[in-house]
Amino acid sequence: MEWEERMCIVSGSYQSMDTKPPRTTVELWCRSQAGHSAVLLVNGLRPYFDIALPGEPRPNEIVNLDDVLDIPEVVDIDSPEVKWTTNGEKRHWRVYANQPYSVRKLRKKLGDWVVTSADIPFQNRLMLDLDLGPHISVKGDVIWASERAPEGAKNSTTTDVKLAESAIKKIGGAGIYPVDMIVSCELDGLTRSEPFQTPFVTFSFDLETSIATNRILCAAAVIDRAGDRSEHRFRGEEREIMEGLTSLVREADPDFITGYNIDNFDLPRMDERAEVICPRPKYNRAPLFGWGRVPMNEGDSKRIFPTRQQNRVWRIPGRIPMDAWWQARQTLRPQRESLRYVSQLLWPNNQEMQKMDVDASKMDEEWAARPDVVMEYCVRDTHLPLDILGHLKAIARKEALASVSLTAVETAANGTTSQWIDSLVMRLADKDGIAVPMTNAGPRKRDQIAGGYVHEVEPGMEPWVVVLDFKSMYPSIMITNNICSTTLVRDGGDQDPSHSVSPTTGTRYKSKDEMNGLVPRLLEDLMAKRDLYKKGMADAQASNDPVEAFLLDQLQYAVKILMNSFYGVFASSFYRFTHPDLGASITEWARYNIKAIISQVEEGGNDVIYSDTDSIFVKSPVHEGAPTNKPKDAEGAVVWEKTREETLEFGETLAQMFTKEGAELEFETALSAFFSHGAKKRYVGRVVWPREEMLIRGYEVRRTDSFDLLSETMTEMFEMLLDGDTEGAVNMTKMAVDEVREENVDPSRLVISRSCKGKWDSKKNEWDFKSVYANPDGLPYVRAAKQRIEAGLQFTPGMKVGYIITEPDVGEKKLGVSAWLVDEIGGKPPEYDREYYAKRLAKSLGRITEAFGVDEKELLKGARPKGQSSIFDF
DNA sequence: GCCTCGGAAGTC
DNA sequence: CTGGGACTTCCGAGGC
Repeated sequence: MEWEERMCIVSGSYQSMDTKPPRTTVELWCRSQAGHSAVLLVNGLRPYFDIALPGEPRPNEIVNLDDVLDIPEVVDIDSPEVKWTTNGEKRHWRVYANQPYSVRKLRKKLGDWVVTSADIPFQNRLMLDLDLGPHISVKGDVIWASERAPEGAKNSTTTDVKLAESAIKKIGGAGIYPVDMIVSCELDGLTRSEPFQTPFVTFSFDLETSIATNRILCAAAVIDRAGDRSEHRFRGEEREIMEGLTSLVREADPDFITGYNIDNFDLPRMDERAEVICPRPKYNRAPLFGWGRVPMNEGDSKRIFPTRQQNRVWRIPGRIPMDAWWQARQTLRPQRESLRYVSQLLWPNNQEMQKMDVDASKMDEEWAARPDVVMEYCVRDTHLPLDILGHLKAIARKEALASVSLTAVETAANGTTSQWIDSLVMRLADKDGIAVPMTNAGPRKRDQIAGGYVHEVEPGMEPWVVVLDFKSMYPSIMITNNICSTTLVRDGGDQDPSHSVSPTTGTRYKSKDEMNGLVPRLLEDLMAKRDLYKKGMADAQASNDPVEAFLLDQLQYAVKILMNSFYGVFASSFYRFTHPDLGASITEWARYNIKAIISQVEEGGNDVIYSDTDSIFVKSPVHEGAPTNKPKDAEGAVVWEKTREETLEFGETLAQMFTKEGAELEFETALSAFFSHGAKKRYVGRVVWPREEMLIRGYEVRRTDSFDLLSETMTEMFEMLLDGDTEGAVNMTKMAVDEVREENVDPSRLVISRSCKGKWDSKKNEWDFKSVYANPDGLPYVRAAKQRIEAGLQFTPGMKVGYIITEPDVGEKKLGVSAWLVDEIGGKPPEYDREYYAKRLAKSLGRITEAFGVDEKELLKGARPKGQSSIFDF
């Protein structure tokens, strides 16, 4: 049954058939634009890599390849093609291997040869060679169609399972995959298509487990099928619960698997319990935890189970695990990370979502006393991860990133920056005849690269300031100076005057005419693409097409993310197309450019008050006596508006003056007032253009290890300072000191939170902090983590742990620490150490007030003389 | 009580 | 298997 449809590649793998000749079938798990799931079994691609003679080019040497051909895993060798290498242009022979898994072995057997293009996963090879992105048009034959398959695909497709199975195995598939349809394709049946938004299916689940025995007490799952949700509850014998979850996964066939903290809790627990219930043989655990998108009866049991390499992300063949905790942490940077806290942060007005009616630290008792309540609590906690992913647009963003980097969605979601960049760089390298070296496996240590330039900042207030910054600074530098491993003039290279020479170390790069670098070309492309997407978004908004506008916004954002990843990969020591000089050159030029602009601005008679890497803050030359806050009277308002206009004009002028080809300086914001206490990376400003808001950088307000009272007081202080009310700011702060001293502060506003590492010691069956920290008990957050664990709550390495500082025990020098568990199990909050918090407030805020002569000690005195009670106390 | 140092976390 | 550097703050320990 011939079939044609647009699909999105979720992930890929391959199957080997050791026939004669050997065959390899690529499996692509897809979701179609119409919402069906499919496995494409693609035939026709053979595994290969390239080999060349070591050292300098020897174009005339006669090469005997018999030894290579004699290796049993080698199937064939092509006639040579000339490819560019760092040693010059050399002949490369394409060697075909019997199977992809032989390539590693062959690399070793080919000791003296230089082996290239030899560490590329076979499914990626397919995407590279056919120039596919995640969104493809598919033409093929439907071999198997399940109930949910589109009607058209079911016609004249066999319903005989045995018949279908043998047909699938014949073309290299593993059997009946748990998908809507199985499609057989040839290479010419796949072409790249325009990006679209795929109606993915997501499975969210949550386990409630016994603290005493680790046994699973109950579980819940919610399936989200393009917005339609269905709930599923599981209770009873542990085995039944796990079987229920597993058959639901296989029946609903989701692309994404989510939940809150599934990476570190639910998935490992499923794994562990499956082993307890069914120690051996491992394959018998498939009905319990066989979540892989592969046939249940698949002979090799490896693929059917979710797996995790040491401390890495989980892999579930054909599906994408996506932990809502991790997504929330990365995009929101919440001060605390419990599900309760995060949902409160996102939906402060929705009481239903935050209702906490179960004490998770006493799960066994709760389960015994009121299982129905626990069950509903569990169900709610499977909805929330879906709500969180939806709110963060996490899935749409991964899909957009996949579309821009031309990878499967799984690579965008769970891969590394180097994999995204590989996908683009290798396509271009293959097209241009550039050999693709292996990823560097060598030592990681290397001399550090000097970073960006940070300008000294004077303490105090500065009225009317414009902020300008370079648009995509590092990518622009790479483009303008043609920085690339293919253009780098290596030792002993000639000194052509056309070369681009880095300002301090004198690293040379070939001119664009001589060789247009791979990476600069890619970046140029991406920049143009981003502008196009941005324009398309504006057009879509204008023509009232929010769906298209959303897609284009995701795409332009993905391009930004991708472009910014380039520098990091090229400054690293492991990437295949890198050299230590590349990263150093980029920052060198950056420092040179920004310093040059600073001195030119200053020569022009204007003051540069601050600068960090790609931005400069310049004092606006407004007229004498210009107001720094918006006057209330009409006359004052006119003056204010005039000052603002002057400043905007100044910003525009500067931007134009210093923008040149390949280095666009953008006028970013105008401030009516700027304040810093004199430390780099710490400042606050009142933005008057393009929006009106307060801009705070670096200060405690922005830090997740601050506490609410400090953040709030500091924000209020900044508001007053920027209004010019220094006296009011000091008084307000002193009052805050009084309040904390008199114990009038809600302890939830004093929670300090820091992330804590740790290792699970499976021998001792306990958490180990000693191997991670030299003196774990000296660190408050480790002590808090221990209390948390003691209380029966979850702990996962790297999680943020909240705590309150309490008065130290008698004779104890160390700070008293009490873990903050109120979010999770309720109960009475601990009593805080009043002097500690008063001191910390005074210290942090005193650093700021010191800029106008009021120090920490002064703040610590408070507003009222000691002994006098609060105004609320009669 | 003051100072310095190292370890650690966080931000830009 | 794997982005980087500069800079700031906080805490605890140890010396005087």
